[in-house]
Amino acid sequence: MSHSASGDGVAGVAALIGEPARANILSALMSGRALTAGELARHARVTAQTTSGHLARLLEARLIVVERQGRHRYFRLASPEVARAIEALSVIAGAGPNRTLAIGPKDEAVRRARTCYDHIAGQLGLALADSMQARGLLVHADGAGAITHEGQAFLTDFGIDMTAPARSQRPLCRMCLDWSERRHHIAGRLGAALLNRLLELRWVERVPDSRALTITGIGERGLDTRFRIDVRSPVPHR
Amino acid sequence: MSHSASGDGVAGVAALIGEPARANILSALMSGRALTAGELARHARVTAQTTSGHLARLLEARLIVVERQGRHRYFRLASPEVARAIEALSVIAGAGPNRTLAIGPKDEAVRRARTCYDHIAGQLGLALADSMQARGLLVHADGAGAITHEGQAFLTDFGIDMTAPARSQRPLCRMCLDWSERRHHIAGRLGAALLNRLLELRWVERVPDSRALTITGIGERGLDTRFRIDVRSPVPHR
DNA sequence: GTCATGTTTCGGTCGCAGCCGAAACGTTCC
DNA sequence: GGAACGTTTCGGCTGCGACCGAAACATGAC
Repeated sequence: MSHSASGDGVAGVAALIGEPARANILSALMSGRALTAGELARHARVTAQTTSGHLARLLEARLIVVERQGRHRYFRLASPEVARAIEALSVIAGAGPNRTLAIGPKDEAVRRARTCYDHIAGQLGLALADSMQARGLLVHADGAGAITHEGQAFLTDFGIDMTAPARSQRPLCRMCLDWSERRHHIAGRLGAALLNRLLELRWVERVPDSRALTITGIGERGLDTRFRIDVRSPVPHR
Repeated sequence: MSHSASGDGVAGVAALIGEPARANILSALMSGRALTAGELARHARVTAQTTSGHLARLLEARLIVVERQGRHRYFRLASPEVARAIEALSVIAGAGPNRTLAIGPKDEAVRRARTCYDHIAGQLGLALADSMQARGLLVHADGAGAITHEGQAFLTDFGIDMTAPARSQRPLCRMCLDWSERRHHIAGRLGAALLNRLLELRWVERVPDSRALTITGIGERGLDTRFRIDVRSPVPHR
């Protein structure tokens, strides 16, 4: 008679995510981009009417937000917290019985580098975390991390200002467990800033209709000189 | 046609959690204790038969594990990852429209100190994190944390050995977002060790049928002398 | 204005899954 | 042995909600 606070609300949110069509919608939005209702309908593999209903429910529960633009409506995840919950669910789902071998060549690009809401995941994400750790820019002890003074300097030089006062409540540097690699990569405000900067420099580019990121030629060279990351080498599997 | 990896598995797990009865079961198990099917039936407010079915499905999905003991079957959450996902969902659920005022005096104990799977949450959890931060035992920068050398020494002296090689993959020190306070407390192996030690010392005690923890007289004094935490003072709200 | 496109509302069908009663099964205690 | 208790299986009921077709409602292009 006291479990109202915990169980009830959780069930509602989870039930919302627990519908295949809605889960597909949310997964598509995990790319971090804002997508239209029509695009989401295609991702979810249901008709536009059905999608419309789902979107209405997701909006009411504040899992997503919308922005009108002409005759389109662009949907985004409402907050990093929502992305976190979905990622946490992915971790459990991925840990299932025989999931490890069930990946085709199609997903290879996704495993190499992809967006995780607003930061970089996949092998590139891990490599960035490992590299910064090895050079003393980041204290990344066992799934938790903090930026060192050297790290602050490095980032400023790289074009990322992390010294600005936190106007948002969001953690500066959080580590996010990767569903494909089962290790942590950089999330939080730093993770978002890194992704932005890499896109800005055109070191990586988004792949349409996918969470995947491609590493450009400039990116390969840049990652090598600035981060000592050799993109072509076999992936570190620790 | 490439979203099999993300959306599908997530939907299954979320649907499992998204049933009120099952959510209640999982919430009850968030206390970290192992409970019998009968107890869980009472928590979930459904009959034993119904509960049995739910437990079977949760077992098959590996969200929980079971241990026989005589004519009882004791259920536990399968892993910290499961607890994480549930906590992440709680955060979203709690952020809903007018949830902030919907708490009665009954929940006050739960807000003061409670278990969050296997570590301490609530105001006491925050106080511990803040205290260790202030004394330089923990680098707890914005939602991510690592133990300092001074921290290692302090913990050893306090009866917690964190220097042992990590036999499990589990993070040493992770920060967990609190659904009632919206700030981070200490989780990971350190969080679990702290809860264990405090129970061992009888500084805190479990409340039957609840996630709540009570702070004993010894505990009050101990927390004051060792951690500089004044349990009686108005809670720090930052 | 007309037409095309993106999105929502309405109405009705259908299937899944949660629920319980009854009964069977297994274990412990006396 | 029998009785009590905890748990599971079976069968049948019931209701919620996901889905689509059709049509209405917007917005923008011409």
